[in-house]
Parts: sequence; structure tokens; C-alpha cells
Amino acid sequence: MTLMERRTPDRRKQVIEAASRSFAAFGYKATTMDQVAKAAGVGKGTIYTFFANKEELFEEILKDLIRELRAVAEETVDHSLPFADNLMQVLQRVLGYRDRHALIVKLSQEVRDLGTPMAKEGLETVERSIIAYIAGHLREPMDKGEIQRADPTLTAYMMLKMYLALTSEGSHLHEPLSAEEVLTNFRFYCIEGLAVR
Amino acid sequence: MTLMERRTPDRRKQVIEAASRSFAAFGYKATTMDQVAKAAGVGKGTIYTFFANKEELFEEILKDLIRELRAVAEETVDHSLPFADNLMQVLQRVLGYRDRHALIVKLSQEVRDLGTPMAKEGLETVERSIIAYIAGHLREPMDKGEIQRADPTLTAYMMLKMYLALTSEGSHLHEPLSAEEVLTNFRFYCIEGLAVR
DNA sequence: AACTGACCAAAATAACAATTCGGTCAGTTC
DNA sequence: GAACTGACCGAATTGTTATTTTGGTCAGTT
Repeated sequence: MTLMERRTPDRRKQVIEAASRSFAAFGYKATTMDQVAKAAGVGKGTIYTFFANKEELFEEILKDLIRELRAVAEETVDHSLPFADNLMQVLQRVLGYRDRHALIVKLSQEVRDLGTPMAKEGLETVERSIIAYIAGHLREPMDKGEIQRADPTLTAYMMLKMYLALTSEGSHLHEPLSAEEVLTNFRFYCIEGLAVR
Repeated sequence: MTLMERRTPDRRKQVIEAASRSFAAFGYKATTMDQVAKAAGVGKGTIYTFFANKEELFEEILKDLIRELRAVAEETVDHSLPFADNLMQVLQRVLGYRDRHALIVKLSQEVRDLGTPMAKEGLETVERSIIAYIAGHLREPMDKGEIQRADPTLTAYMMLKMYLALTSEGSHLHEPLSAEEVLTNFRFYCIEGLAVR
């Protein structure tokens, strides 16, 4: 197996990794198939034996990202712990993935500066996936009475919006917050609420 | 006075009203000074006796908008009532101002589609004003113990973000909410919080 | 059979011409 | 002579055409 790998290296993996790096570094538009082929040490045609076109290659990279985020959440969550604790743990770990965030950051910038439709679509796909994932994990704590009962999708959407408000977005309106501050404030605004108890 | 007005009509007011309508209808970029002059029934040069340039005219319109929003809030708030009630009342009134919102909506669209820097700057000015206004009105209920104590500016920022998340933004991710639903959900996510009490 | 890279059409970009628009000011009006 | 006007100007935008780049193919090599 190791010998076979050396003889016939996994072209698909090479392509994916080169593409992943390129999309994160230059965005969707500025990443060319020639460039990816060269970075992967592969002929351009080879890419097209695995992916029908640039769009599908991009979608595969996004799927990987989503899969990775999900895996992180999955392995962090301890179902015997309270919902809020798990949420904070996952957030903390996700916040640490600065380099994995690079793609998201780059795509956001590309949408802002260039308005590339594919980048926009990609971000929306990721957003929807995250919302769907969170929503799916809200029913349990709601049933257990750990958090208020409400529409899971809307709740997940609001949670993501609050998270983004505290991190990437509107960094020009308030000072960038440290990871710890993000955590504390997220707990405060999302879980606790403004009302006194 | 009334006779004088008829003889020498208030050119400045004419200009402002024409410009206000034009900016709301066509946005910043697509509003031309020739057009404003014609709509105001005024020579183009006259505009420049009141406003140094297009930018200053635009800023005056925005100041008016902010002044109006503030007035609405001022006359709605009853300091003997609980903070949350006042907040809901003001929100309800502001939500009703569909036509006054036209400028904001148009500018948001312009930023999204054209990326006009001046429109972006204008919206940020309005945002900052609203945040500053809310922040200034948070200290009292915090001191009274009506709401949790926290950084007023960050709190105001989060409140605005939640409001926008429920109204204009992300209407492609969830169905547009009715005014009533916006109110209920805003109360839920911003005031109450997800934690059970 | 797996892989390559020269090749092609379409799309993006650059270069240039034509038009529009913010801003000025000489001249008109009252 | 103060208030006002609109023809006029250069800068910026838009429309047009020439040039280059890039996604995707496929005959040929390994």
C-alpha cells in the first residue's frame, strides 16, 4: 500500500490540497486551473478526470470544510454535559482554527470587493450547512428543557448572526475582540439575554 | 412672512426635498445634480449656494433622516414605563415607516449591487448614529436594574445587528417576517435569551 | 489506461473613443 | 447688487474594440 502510494501517488488528493490552498490564498476567481495543476504537480487534464469543472472542484473543497467543522463539533460535544457548555467548547475550538478560517475570510472579502457570484454562493452554502447542523442539534436541549423552545432554524440563524457580529463582521464599528471576549459576549447576548433574572 | 415665502420661495427646502426624493428613488450615484435642480425647479448653481458639493447635500439628507428617527424615538418613549416596553413601542413605530425606510433600503441595495463608496459611508454613518443613540439610552435602564449591565456600545451594536438579521438581511435564508413576528422574535432573542429561567 | 499539455472558444482585461456629470462663473433678472 | 441661472469645462464614467487570459478538450505520449 505504501509502495503503491509512492508509485501511483493519489492525484485526487494532490489536486484537492493544491486547490484548497489556492482558493484560500487567492479566492475563487483568482484561482486558475493551470495554477492548481502546477501546484498539484499534475497535468491540467488530470483535474478533469476527477472534477467536471472548476465549480465542482470548488464545491468539493467547501464540502471538505463543512465536513471538518462538523467533525470538530462531533468530537467535542459531550452529551452528558449541558448544552451551553458544549456550545462554548465547540465555539472555542472553531475560533482556534485560524488557518481553516482563511478560506471563509478570503471568500467574504472576495464577495465584498469583487462580488464574485460563485464565492457568494459558496459562502451561502456553508452558512446554510452550519445553520442546518445547529438547528438539528437544538431539538434535544429544547426537549430536555435546557434552553427555551423556539423555531430551531431561526434560532440557529440568529446564533450564527450573533457569532459573526462578534467576530468577522463590523470590525470597523467595534474593536476586534479576543477569542475569550467573543466567548463571554456570545454567552451573554445569545444565551443569557438582556433581561434581569 | 407668508407673502415673502410666496415671493421668494425657500429654495433650500425645495432642494432638500427634491434631493431627498431622488436619493430614495435612485440612490446616490444615479442621482444627478442636474436632475435635482430640475426637480426642485431651481438652477443648478443655486444648489451650490447652499451645499458645497453633492456629498454635503447627501449628508444633509442623512442628518435629516437621523433627526427624524431620533424624534420618533423621543416622542414615543415614556420614561415611567419599563425599558423593554419602550423599546418594543419604538421598534413598532420605526417598522411602520416603510416610506422613510426607502432611502435606507435603496442605499443598501446600491452598496450590494454597485458598491458605491458614498452610499456605504452614508449607511455606516446612520448605523453609528443609531448605535450611539441606543447606547446613550442604555445606561439608565442598566442603572435602574431593568436590564443586565454590559458595555452599552457593544450592546447597542448587537441589538441593531439582531434587528437587521430579523428584517432586511438574510431574507433569502428565512421567510420575510411580519412586523409582529419581528417584534416577538426580537424580544425573545435580544431580551429574554435562550437560557431557561 | 493514466496522464499530459498544446490547442480552442469564450470570457476577462486593456486601450481608447464617446458621453455624462459634478462643479464654476459670466451674465441675466428683479 | 444680491440672488439666481444655465452654458461651459475637465474629470470621471460608459461604450467599443483589440488583446490577453482562462476554463475546458483531446490527440498523442508514457
